[in-house]
Amino acid sequence: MPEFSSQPPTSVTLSGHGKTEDRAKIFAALSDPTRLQIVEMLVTQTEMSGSDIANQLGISLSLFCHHSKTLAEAGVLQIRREGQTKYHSLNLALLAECFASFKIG
Amino acid sequence: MPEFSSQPPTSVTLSGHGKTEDRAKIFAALSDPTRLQIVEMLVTQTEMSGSDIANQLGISLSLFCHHSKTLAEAGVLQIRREGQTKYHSLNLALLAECFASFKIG
DNA sequence: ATTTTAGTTAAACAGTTGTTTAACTATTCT
DNA sequence: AGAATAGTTAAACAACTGTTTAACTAAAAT
Repeated sequence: MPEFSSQPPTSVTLSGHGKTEDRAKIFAALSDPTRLQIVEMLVTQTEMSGSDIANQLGISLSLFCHHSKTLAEAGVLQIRREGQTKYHSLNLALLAECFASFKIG
Repeated sequence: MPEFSSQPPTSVTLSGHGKTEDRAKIFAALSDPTRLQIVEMLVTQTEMSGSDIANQLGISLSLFCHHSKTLAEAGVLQIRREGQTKYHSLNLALLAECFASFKIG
């Protein structure tokens, strides 16, 4: 099945329309063990560079970059640039909003 | 990459070890739009037969069965049998536990 | 100026996934 | 018994995914 949509997240919330597909995309971003490890690191370390994440995880920077794209496209990852270094942090508000749909109904 | 593990969930919680891979599997179960719709239906309708879910979603029973296997294997779906009918409900405790890892750290 | 460091990008490959179709079992209804 | 209902299973197929490797850009350090 063809995939059309892959715009980077301009608005960082999914409330309002709160589409099922957007939520599915967030869950898909969390569905890979390597990516979930990245996210779990950022829960405790709050902000990290790509190299630090790759080193601490024992993966190549190339592989991290690949995965970070998926996380960023889902809106899970926020990126701040400083010189040649990019600092990554979680969009906790989006995650909270995504998970909130399951509390009661 | 080969996949070895696919045991049905004997113990329904993931606390104790609470492995990243188990959580990744739960997120993978929620990562498909069709499966997420199934789950979202069960948030409000609490318990439904496979046929009812398939009908309400406009998918074949065969496709539902396929997806329900993925959800059940992740531990997300609980199944109760009554005659020829199978009633499906969510394992909300597991979902809550899975999402809890993101609150603070 | 040249060498690290930090990050991106693309090709290639095996493995997996979602969907359709069709054949099948077991239970319920008439 | 025969037909309908509820569910499972397997094959087939295209599309997608995760990983490795290698070539690349841009900023920082020497």
